[in-house]
Amino acid sequence: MLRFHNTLTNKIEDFQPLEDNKVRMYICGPTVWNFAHIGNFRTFTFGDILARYLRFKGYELTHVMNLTDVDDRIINESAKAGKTIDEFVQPYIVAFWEDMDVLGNLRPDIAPRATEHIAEMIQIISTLLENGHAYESDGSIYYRISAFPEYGKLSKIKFEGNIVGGSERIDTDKYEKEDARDFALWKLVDKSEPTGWDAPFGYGRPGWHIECSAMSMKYLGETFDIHAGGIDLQFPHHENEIAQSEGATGKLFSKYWLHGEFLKVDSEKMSKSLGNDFTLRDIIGRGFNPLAIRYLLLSVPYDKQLNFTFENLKGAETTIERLHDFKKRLQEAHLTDGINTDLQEKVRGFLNDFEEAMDDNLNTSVALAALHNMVREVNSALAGGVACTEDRSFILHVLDKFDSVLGIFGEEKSEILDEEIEQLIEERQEARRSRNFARSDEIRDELAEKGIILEDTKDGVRWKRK
RNA sequence: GGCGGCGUAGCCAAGUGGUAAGGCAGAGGUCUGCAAAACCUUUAUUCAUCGGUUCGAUUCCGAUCGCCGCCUCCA
Repeated sequence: MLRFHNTLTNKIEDFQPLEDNKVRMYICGPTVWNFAHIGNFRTFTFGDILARYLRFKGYELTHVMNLTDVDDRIINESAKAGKTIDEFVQPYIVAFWEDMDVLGNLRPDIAPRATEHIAEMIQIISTLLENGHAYESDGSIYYRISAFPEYGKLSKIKFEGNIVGGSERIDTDKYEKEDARDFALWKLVDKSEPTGWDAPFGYGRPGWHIECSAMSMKYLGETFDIHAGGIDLQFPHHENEIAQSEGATGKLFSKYWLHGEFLKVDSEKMSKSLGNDFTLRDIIGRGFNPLAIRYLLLSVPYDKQLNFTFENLKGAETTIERLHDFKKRLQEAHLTDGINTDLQEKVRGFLNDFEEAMDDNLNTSVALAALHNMVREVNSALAGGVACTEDRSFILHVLDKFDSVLGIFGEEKSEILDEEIEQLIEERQEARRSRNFARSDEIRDELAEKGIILEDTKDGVRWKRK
């Protein structure tokens, strides 16, 4: 039984979709004002694992992830660059999907952009104005938190303590609001400014939170199953989404809320000032295998902080190599016909362990341990010559099951050998047969310099690109 | 000031009221012409510290120290 840590109730709950076998899920996507960094991708990789596992469990999933393509930063930066926001944002959207592909994150079914859903936002704001959950002040529209008694149910924030302790941070004079906590739904903008939309309540642009209410409900309905995102979005973003959506519909917004924890770098918070806010591109530029990055991101459960270090990334790279070697070895092994039921039983057990771990709030640490246990067991059987042809197809099938969730094995690489390399390997074999080891080692070194690693096995010479 | 999380071997970490998964690194061995890969063995009497509850605690409670986060843009 699949269980999630629901941050709405702060409990581990059995997962029960609202409707039969269908699951409707919304994940807060990136603000496309820059290249996304490794911390962003931890959250998006968590979202991907969640989506993949729901499908593994046989659910019919609709997965929506938005792109925030309008906010203060984007407006300012695009103005600075002398571009429209659309021109400014476009390259970052392209880069984002490239990065997602490289990391092995599957595309969501629907990836709506905020600027293409202004009409839906205006609709919700109008409803909120009509039913008293919003008010106009100085031309802008604000959400009236006092009209939504459940405000705070997601983040469990007690405002009494905050307003006393944090009062210095809330500049109450800056806005004409009824209550310092009230937030903007629609910001009045001067007609002369390029970024704005006409609305019944005036030319302006949407507040940050309304876009997610509008896009999630448009594609998933007024009530849906799962809403996920980074922990830092819990307050105020998600709290405000609930207020807007439930204030407008009077219905439960999302049944389950899942929040991904932060990624730290060298045990410190990621930040511009520390210079440790690496983009995916930075890390790949240092020569690291993207799948090793993915492995590292999965090595700690999503709801725990993860400490990113280059030392561990190197370790992850070794691990990924071992896993890829394993698959190749299994595919290429010379096996005898037949079946080893004992081995298959064990492999089935590891798949069970894997599923149990994932059922437990997506415990990827334990799930990966199951994979490693299987690899060791099968490697051992291979080395001992007790694996048979029927076992191979079964194990490869199980491996595919694992990887349909983990996505760490990547695409099959084409195995086209240069004529020259092929000839060198043959020449080396010739030298070895005549016990001319000086020459054979020379060839091995030569190939190593070209990034070709040779391994002599009982089934012949294996090679791989480094 | 309010609220929450974490502290487990050299490193990253899982985990449970009954005696510590997995990965990386290290050591020894098997295999090999030598390697590499793989396999086997090995690496925490101990889970920040100090108290308490318990037949028994790393796991529950309290205190202390340290780290991180939210309350403000942020995945």
